[in-house]
Amino acid sequence: MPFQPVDTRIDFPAQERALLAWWRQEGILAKYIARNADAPVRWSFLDGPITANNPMGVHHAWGRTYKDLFCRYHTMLGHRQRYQNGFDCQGLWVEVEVEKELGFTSKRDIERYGIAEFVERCKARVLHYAGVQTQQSLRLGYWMDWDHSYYTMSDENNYCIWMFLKRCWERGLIYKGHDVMPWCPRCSTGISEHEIVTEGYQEVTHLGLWVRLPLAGRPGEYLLVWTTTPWTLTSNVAVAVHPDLAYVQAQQGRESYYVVRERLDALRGPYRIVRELPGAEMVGWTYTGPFDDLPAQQGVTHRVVPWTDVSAVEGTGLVHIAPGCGAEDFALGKAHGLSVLAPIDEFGVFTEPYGWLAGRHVYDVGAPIKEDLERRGLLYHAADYTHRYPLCWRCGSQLVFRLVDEWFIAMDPLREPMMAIARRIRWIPEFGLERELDWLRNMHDWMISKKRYWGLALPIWECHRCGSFEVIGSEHELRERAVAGWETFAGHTPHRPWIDAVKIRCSRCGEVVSRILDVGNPWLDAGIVPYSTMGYRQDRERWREWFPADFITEAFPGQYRNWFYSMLVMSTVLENREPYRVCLGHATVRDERGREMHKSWGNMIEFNDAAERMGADVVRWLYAVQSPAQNINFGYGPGDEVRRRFILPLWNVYAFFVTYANLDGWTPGASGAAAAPGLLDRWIRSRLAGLVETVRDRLDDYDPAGAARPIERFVEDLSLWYVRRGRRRYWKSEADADKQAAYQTLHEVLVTLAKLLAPFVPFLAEALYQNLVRSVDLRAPVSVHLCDMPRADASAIDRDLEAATEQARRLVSLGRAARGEAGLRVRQPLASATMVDRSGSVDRFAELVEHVREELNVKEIRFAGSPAALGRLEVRPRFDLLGPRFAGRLPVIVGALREHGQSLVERTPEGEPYRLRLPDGEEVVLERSEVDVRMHWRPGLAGAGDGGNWVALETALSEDLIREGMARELVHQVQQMRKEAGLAIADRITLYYEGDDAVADLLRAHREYVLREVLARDARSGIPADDRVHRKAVRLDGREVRLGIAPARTGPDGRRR
RNA sequence: GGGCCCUUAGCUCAGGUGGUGAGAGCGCACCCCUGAUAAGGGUGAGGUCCGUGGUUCGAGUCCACGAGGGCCCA
Repeated sequence: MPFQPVDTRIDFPAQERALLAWWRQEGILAKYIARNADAPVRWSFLDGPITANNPMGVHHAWGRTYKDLFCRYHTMLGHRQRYQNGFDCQGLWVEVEVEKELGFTSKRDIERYGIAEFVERCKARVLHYAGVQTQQSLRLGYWMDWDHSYYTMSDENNYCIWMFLKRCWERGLIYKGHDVMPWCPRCSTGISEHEIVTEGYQEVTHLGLWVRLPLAGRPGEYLLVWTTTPWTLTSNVAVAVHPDLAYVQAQQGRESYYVVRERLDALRGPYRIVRELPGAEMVGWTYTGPFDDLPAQQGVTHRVVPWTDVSAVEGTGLVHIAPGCGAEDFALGKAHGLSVLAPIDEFGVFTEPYGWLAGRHVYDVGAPIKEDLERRGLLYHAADYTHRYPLCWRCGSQLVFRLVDEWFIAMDPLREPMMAIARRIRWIPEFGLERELDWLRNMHDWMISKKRYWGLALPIWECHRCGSFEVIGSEHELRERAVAGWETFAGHTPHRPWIDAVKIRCSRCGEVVSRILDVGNPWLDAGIVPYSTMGYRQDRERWREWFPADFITEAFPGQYRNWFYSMLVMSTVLENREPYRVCLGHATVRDERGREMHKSWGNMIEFNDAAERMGADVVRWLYAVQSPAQNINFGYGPGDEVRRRFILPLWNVYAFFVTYANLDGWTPGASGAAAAPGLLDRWIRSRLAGLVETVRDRLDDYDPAGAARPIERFVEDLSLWYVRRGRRRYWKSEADADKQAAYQTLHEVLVTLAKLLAPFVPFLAEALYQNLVRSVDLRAPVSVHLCDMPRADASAIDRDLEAATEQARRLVSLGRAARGEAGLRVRQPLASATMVDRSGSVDRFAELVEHVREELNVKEIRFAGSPAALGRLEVRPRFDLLGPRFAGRLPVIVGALREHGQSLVERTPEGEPYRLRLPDGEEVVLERSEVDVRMHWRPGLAGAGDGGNWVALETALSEDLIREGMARELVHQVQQMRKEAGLAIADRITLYYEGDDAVADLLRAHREYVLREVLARDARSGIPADDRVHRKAVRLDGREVRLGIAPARTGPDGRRR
């Protein structure tokens, strides 16, 4: 047998595992990497680093499917590539996981443990998961040069960022600023907004205070403010009002209070409204703060400022502002030049300038502050208040907002150049450009520092004597500048704590200075890779060869302001050029019902489970056919659908080919009869050539779905028409030119398909290729992944034939509809079918007509130019539409339609409205939508129609036709029995029967046919009592017939005839 | 508050540059075929293409406004 037999009950994941082993054993991946090493044309893919912190998830497989798909495609096009995967290594996420491993709850735990040991642990974790992800990627069939992945923690990556930061510093873009951020006093660390949003707010009860603030120069008048964070009152510097809201002054006894009118209910007890005024009128008023006697508050002027975000929904409509204690407050303070008071240290303890509060913890001052305000007559009212409040997602502590020193890159000078560069990039989906530009228009200065341990050591040395700072641009520069600590650092990676030992001399004042202790924002790590991984610092020529990248692809949620962005920033500063030419973004992975995937919801799918249960090819195909702009509903249900709808039909066609090729001993290229391609062959070759063209065109345009969907359609056509219609060509015993053409064509189609599919479903493609090509041709490339991408044979394209075939199939389905309508099953032959083919194309191909005839099981096909001969056409007015239009004249129109409808339909060209002449000579124009055309089939016909195509079947059955129908039924039943008896396809049988004369009759009339179809050597009346006889009672045309089959001796050629 | 995206059958979604009758898969109902067979196919029911205006000979498609949903940024 030339080909390995193919199991139609294949276990695809098992096959994938076997192929993985085979690829490894044969070193195919290395051959693939080396394939184009010397090719003149290069294609530069740049991998966005995957965070090497946990096993990879199914959502990572989406991007990786794209990455692999395009790399493989360009490999098959013969382009030289780098095949470099990247791992993202540094950052808080890794720290958090390591802290969990070690059971730490705060930064103090880390410092106690030792930063060096902690950092080593982080490195080790990253290396571990890089290994896990590498194995998982291989399981996905993702082919990269895995021995040469880049790591963002590498010295080169870090020093490259130093170079970038120094360039920024030289341009005056680096500065130290402040930020107010959510802070966990217990962990002593900032928590990003993102972390809060994803993990947690909870209902918390706080002490709410209404505080009255005496207005300057307005005795007895107070601003009334409300807060649920009493500790922030210590740092109050302003009160905000909405300039457009209506406020009132309300008198209570000798005092009067200002509140927004809608919140008069904040007042306790009776009041009298003195006057009403817009908030704008209050702007600029000054007042005595709640804690003006604290040292920190000395010299601060408290005033009323406008703020359009003030709401009248809760509180008093007057908002207490402490820029050192809240993010919005800080922003507002910046806008109005307010003082910024920072009351607490990193542990949440009040600092020295806060007098009696100094040394107390922020969690413990609520009650004392209330009492103090009460004593000083500033407390108006107090009541508990329950609201949703952010908690630390690691330890559950309540977060506070805290002012911190941070380092920034000024973005204003870069905004315009970056926008110009963004416009030079092709964004897919196209809205990517708008999103990126929107972000660039609104971006703030980039905060690059983080007060942590495991990350880029920011190369900033700050002098505490003269206040200046310097940025070091490389390891060599640092070595030259080092005045102490070099020996401690030498031999280590440029990370904390080792780098912290190195001191330099302040070039302004000569002081020995240390590096700031902050680490860098991880997007610096990823943003530099177009430089660090392509040899920018070592070999500018090599770098120019690969830069800019031709292609990047990542999930877009977030990346417009993260990776896509950070690369733009860094490339704008370094070279003022686009770092990538095409950016393909894809959306988010949901579960199969469209819900977000969450571990806690139990709808998360682990990558390894997906690969083992549905198979990597199915995972990849699901992603490949998906529109990248749209969230994907991923799951085992959709996976099963892909298997059933696409993979299995393809596999079955392949199995069909192998089964019969083996029976015939057919091999490609072997001498035999000259092939005589028939209509089906020409048709499928035309379709194939078109497919190759489409796939190449779509992949050249970075449109995977646009390539994959036509492949699905092609496989459907191949299975449902080419093979279905051509089956008998393979069954027949003559090894003639037609059969030769059938094998040749199907083989070529499958081999071409395997190559086209190789970038999409590398396992399936390899399985097909190995058996269809390598098993018979050892000179062929050893793997499908070392083959060239097929080229379209333009000469094979025959649009007329494709259109006619499509039309023929439409007529077939009309005929089937007609059979269904008339209750005539396809097994019953009919005398004739008459069709009106709107396109007129089908009967130009006699062979096509023959296919239609066989599909419909009729003796004769006739074409008619008009449906008129098939029955009476009735044009029925749509009363619902014509009624409103013609009202009273409708009866006249209906009458005219009844009379002239038939001729009207016959003479009106397709697509044109009906022009109906009324008895009074007037002509009315009826839209086609305004009438329904119904056929009243001539007696003896059953038919169906559709937009100008009509198919009518002759329903009368002659004795001969009935007998023939029974013969086909008999064949069908015997085939069932063959299967039940477990016979092989080519096994011969003897057929036995018992029943009335009708059976004997039909066996007389159709003996040859029946015997041939069921591979029977003989048909005998009477069923012997023998164990080897498989027996069954069936009904033929209402008559009971008993059948038996028994194996006959195998024929000399062992094949079906 | 700003930007972007989405809204087509019960569900999930296709529908480049506007062009006859609006599609697929799943689900449902009925039926058929079958040595590719633990599959497959057909037919049918089911649509105000979110709404309102506009441009046009012609709009699911373009424009404006509005409604609902989502993402991002404030």
